[in-house]
Amino acid sequence: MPEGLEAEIWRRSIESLVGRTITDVWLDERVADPELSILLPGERIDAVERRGKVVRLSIADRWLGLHFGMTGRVVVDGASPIASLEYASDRDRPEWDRLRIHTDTPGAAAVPALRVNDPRRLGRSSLDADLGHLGVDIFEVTGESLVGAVDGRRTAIKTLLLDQRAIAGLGNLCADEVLWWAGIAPHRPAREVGRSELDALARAIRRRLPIMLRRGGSTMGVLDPASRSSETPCSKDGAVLRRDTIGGRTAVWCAEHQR
DNA sequence: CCAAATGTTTTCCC
DNA sequence: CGGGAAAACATTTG
Repeated sequence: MPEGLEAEIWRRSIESLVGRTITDVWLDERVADPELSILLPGERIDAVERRGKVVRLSIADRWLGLHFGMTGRVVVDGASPIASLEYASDRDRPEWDRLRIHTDTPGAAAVPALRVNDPRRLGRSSLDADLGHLGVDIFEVTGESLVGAVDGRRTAIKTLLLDQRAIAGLGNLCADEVLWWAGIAPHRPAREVGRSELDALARAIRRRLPIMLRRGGSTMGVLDPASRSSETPCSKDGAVLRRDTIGGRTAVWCAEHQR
């Protein structure tokens, strides 16, 4: 589920916790830094920000970083900012909780202010993680920055888009989506994608991501999960969408208008 | 039973 | 060093 768009939705939701004081912390030591349970209680949540797919909370001049892997999700004050679109009811079993933070919320002490729920345990909750390797954020991409990200790389353009050091926040769904809008085939070597095409790609990122964000996240594009999982005609030209493995991930694309 | 799944990270190889 | 493929992580879903 979580790409940069989901992280942004959760960041906005977690923002409602700013100013509260943490009263209690429970965590799964396998995927959350045990130091958190010593450090956080008694401290105030000062700010929340997002970098690529990472959401981080400023607490006592330290950073609590949340990375969600493939199946992590966030519940704030008992409510899911992202309604479960793909999966049914039991996507939120308590035994999948990896981090629970209680705050001094008046009248709602029983419900954790923040829960990270992650069945597959591929996400991590960490302290002061170094995010220096991250490339330009998805909401700040320009044609110029894509030229810098490509930097002569031979790897497939889609693989480059998924490389968080090049662009921070794109995941498998959004990468396919923006390539579809820009009319660029995913397997093309990055260095062979021309400047005008990179500009088109930057435009697709700038225009489409805010729309998908407003609609609810990375599953709300033209290449939604339904059209990814079956033989679906391209909504632009009717050609049957192709599914290929590129860089170890499934790429869905239209060989008719993506060249 | 088998394959695939929205994400990294590491390892091995050319 | 660049890059690619594959495996590992862990669990659910179709």
